[in-house]
Amino acid sequence: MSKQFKRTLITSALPYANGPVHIGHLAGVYVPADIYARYLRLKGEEVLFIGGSDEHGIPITIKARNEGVAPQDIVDRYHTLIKKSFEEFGVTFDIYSRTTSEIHRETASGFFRTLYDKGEFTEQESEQYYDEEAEQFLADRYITGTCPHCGNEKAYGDQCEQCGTSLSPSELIDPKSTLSGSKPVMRKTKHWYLPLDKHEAWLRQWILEDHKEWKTNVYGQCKSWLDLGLQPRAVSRDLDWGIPVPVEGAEGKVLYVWFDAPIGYISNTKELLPGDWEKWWKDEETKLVHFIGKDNIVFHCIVFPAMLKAEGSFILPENVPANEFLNLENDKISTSRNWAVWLHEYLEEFPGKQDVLRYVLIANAPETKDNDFTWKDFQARNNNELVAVLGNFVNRALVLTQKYFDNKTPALGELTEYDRDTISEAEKVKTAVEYNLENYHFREAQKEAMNLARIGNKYLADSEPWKTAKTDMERTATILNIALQITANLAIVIEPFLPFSSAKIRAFINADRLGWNNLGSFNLLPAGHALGNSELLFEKIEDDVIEKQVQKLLDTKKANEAGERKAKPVKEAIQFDTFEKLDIRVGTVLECEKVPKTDKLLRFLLDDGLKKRTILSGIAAYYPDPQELTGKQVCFIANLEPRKMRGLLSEGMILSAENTDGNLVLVAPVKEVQSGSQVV
RNA sequence: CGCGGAGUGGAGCAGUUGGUAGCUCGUUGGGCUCAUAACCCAAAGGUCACAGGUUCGAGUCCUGUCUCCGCAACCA
Repeated sequence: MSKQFKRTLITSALPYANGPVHIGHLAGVYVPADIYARYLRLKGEEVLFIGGSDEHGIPITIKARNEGVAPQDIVDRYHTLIKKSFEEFGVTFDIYSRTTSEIHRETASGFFRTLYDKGEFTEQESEQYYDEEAEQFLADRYITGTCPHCGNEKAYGDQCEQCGTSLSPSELIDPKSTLSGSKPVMRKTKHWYLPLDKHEAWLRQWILEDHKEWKTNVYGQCKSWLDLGLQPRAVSRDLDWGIPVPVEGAEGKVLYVWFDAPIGYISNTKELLPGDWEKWWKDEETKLVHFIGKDNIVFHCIVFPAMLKAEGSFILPENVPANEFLNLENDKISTSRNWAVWLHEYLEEFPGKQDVLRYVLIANAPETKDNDFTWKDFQARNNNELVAVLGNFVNRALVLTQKYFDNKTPALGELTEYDRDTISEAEKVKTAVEYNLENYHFREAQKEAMNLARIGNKYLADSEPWKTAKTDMERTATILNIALQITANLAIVIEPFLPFSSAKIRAFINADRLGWNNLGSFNLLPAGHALGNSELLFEKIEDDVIEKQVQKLLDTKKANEAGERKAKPVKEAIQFDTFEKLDIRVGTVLECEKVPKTDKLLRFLLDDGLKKRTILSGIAAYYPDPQELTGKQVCFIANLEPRKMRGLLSEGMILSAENTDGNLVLVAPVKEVQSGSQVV
């Protein structure tokens, strides 16, 4: 921790190029990383800040197929959009490239080959579905078939979207390839695995002993993984979108996206500095810091370090300051439900207000737990903090100078004790901000920076230059000189957080950009220095603007619900004898209780007319008091093959009606009948 | 007893190696008027989830319990 480094390499998680970026991305990863990078640069340190789009993987191929375009079209579209959003928000990547670049292809391929040649992989054969017409292996998502659980004929190989069950392709009844429509066959395929278990010993030492200073969420997650025991992980996939596995006999196989993506950090560095990249990745005096979200902890703390170590010549990350997630108005941010504030939309609706969003997201950053973004909070922080504290102070200092000193910096006279106290308070800000930034406490650091504006407001209120102006211009000059020096200091201290506003202040006071080391100095503006034109730094955000945003979200919610409330389309017609195969009966509930340690399962004991029968049903959420069901009659499928769940055998399926709002209601006969009566 | 995170004044959060609680916003009262009705001062408001334990002393360490969030499991 106390280790001294010569330079810092900052990486931020590569956003996946199948959609635009939203406030969650910004709050969790990119603004913190940008603040850190800007801060170090201002200090004059050697810094490199790497970003880029992650453009391989199955979801992109699926999206492309759905839209009838090539995967490259999808990634081109989102790469451009994402890159532009970052630029507009002032995220100062030294390079923002992409994993479909030629140099990345070479780098990732070479990396794999090095590990392969060193014998760092193991090989394993397994059976997988293969489409003989399309001549390729099928990813889980490329296979559809009938769900063995709910009978949905359009279940995917990894999940049935109707009943939500996770599946494996071999479970599907009557599987079909979505590529050709043909019936896939099982075929042997070979894959390479990174044996993480072999790396466990040094990983334990490195993380659990040598990096106790990592954030608790990061450390805890790693510890949990290590304690469970690491398993080998496949590094290749049968797919045609990605980087080919550079090994003889590996036709049609590509690097698995998690293996490919982090190498993007390296290739992007290479792309930027073809002759000089190695010192950033292979010199012990480089401090490597990965900024990520909590979903990426295991890859950046365990998998990627294992890859780097296996390769042999790379350094390992010094810290991985992962953040938790940001919610939006009490709900999880969701791309598919359109529950998000998209950066490109924000920029259209709040032009020129990048800093406001940056400020709010950091003030409320999910550093220790999931946090919530609300528009009301956004408005309050803008109006009560940015406008009232920061903008207002700067405006006061400038307006007073215009009024009394012709917009020129007045000369500093004799200092009172109170002046000195104020100056020393202001000097402390530097240390506080530095301490917090160096420990990745961005929220606290920003608050400390804002504190300088508070000091300024207090100073003006206490020294009352508008009163002294009536009697003592020399004193007034001193006061305003100090106020202007504080303003100049503000331009420096807020630059990492609010770069656009920092630039505005510099224009107001007609000053050049100053390095971090000038922070705390009180002769930044010499006497007689002419100031520039000023305007308001921030403006109030009125209620109607906020209401509009809230309404937009409510509309989204309504639209989502409306979509879900439509009755589902009727399934494909079946023959009468298919129906006849079902044996639906009425049973009487003898006992009903929640299965311990499950969220959804109720255990029913039914009198089915012949015997007692146990059936499990996932409806616990809709019947909080299951005992009430005792004595009620329900319908169930009597001849469904029994299935084990959570160690209990379920003999059949109890019928429920799914309301269009998603609620499940048990189906029962209108009048009581004999237990075991058949439904015909 | 699956794993991890979190439970601190109305809201959002700090509390580093243990020494009886801080910050921002909000509320109330007062002051000021240079300023975007902004600013400054003051006050009210917390049994630091709960119960034990270690200690001269615990929000801070240990044990147990409860609640919330995420993951995993699970929805025939």
